[in-house]
Amino acid sequence: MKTAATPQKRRKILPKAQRRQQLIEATIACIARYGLASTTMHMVTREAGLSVGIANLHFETKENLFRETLRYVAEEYHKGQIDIMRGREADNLSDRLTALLNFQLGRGVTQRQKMSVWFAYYGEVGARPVYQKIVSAWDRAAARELEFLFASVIREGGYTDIDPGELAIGYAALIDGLHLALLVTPRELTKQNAKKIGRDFLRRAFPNHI
Amino acid sequence: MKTAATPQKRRKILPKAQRRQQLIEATIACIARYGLASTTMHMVTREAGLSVGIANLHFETKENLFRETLRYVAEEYHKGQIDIMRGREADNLSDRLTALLNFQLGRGVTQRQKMSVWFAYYGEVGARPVYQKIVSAWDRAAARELEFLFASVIREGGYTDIDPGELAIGYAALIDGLHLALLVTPRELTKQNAKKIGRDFLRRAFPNHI
DNA sequence: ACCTAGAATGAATGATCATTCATTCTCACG
DNA sequence: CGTGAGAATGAATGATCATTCATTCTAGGT
Repeated sequence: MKTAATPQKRRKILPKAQRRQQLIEATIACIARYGLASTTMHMVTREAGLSVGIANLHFETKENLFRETLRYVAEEYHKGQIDIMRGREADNLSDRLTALLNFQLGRGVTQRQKMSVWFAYYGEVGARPVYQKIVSAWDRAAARELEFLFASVIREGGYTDIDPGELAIGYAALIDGLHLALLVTPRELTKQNAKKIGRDFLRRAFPNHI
Repeated sequence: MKTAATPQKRRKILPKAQRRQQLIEATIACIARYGLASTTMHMVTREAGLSVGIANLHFETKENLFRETLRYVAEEYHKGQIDIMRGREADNLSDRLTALLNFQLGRGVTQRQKMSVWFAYYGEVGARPVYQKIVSAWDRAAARELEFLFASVIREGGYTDIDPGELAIGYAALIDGLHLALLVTPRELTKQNAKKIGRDFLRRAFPNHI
């Protein structure tokens, strides 16, 4: 006899790529909710509405799944940044700076979920060389692009005494720090305020542009 | 028959407080080396040169030990900062700013080990309310002190158009971000450079002081 | 020198979890 | 329609780990 309430979930077959994506998203949700340390394969597969074995089928090991999840999150964030900095949309440098700030502290990126995941991995970077490699590769790429953008701004504005590379590291650090503050002490800092702080940083460096 | 090489480690009895400290330090070392996720009680007690049961004797549970370790690290960092900002040593405001920066990016604090631990916990903050409480309590205390210091500098320098609270959040975020960069991409950033970047931030805000 | 409170030990226990794989089920293709 | 390639399942397995506690040992008090 079947229990009436059970809604008979029919087994669905989907292409590999789609399942992988689904599992990565479930992993993000679990890490945000339970932390990197206590996220289990059962949690991830339950979150995805699938069976335990599926994870092994598509990712071999937990380690692989976690690594691919980091790759996904890192790529999403840094690619978004880089696209804006290359400036297909805004030719105007001031607008490009503003767009970058809006992206970095805007809806998509600073969702608590994403931030949690981001810093969960940062926390393990000291212990796992693989994570370090993934993150630092993207970091370097974004840093180079930012330095290039700042160099253009410096040239256009005729600013003296500013090293674009150093300013880029400083700005990137500020944004990371603001993300951290939004995560750890959300009561003390709104996204609006974080944006204003980022904008003030840029204004002090590039007063003619912001 | 005894193996000749075994050096007969004699059991030593010490006061509770001392053993607790010893275990906390071993925990720091293990978290830095292996990460928060994969640090086990066996690792910690072996690192301390003691038996497994000792951890239960002094801390009841692993959770307790980890919580106390976070308390210790957070206190060490924030108390150091606050002491400098209150300025028992330097009455001069410029010197106090410089001393603060030197402390924040100096030997003690930015040792890889300590940074690793710091961010390992940050990574779990999203999932563990207890960690969030510990960290955010200290963060708030330090933020208030920094705001007060900046307000004094603003008054003394006659700077206009600067909100000390916002600048304090920005500066704290910058320092956190620099720590992160030192941890994740040490190749791209020396401590010297990080200090210069912090100093430039202060100089742009307080040109008459730095 | 002896005694004992309680500090320290570590083998044993039970819980949790990643991973496996025999079996079931789907659907694209003939 | 049938069929088989391979996608999906989940009970079973074995490994790892936190925690327990009966026992051993130490050192300060007498």
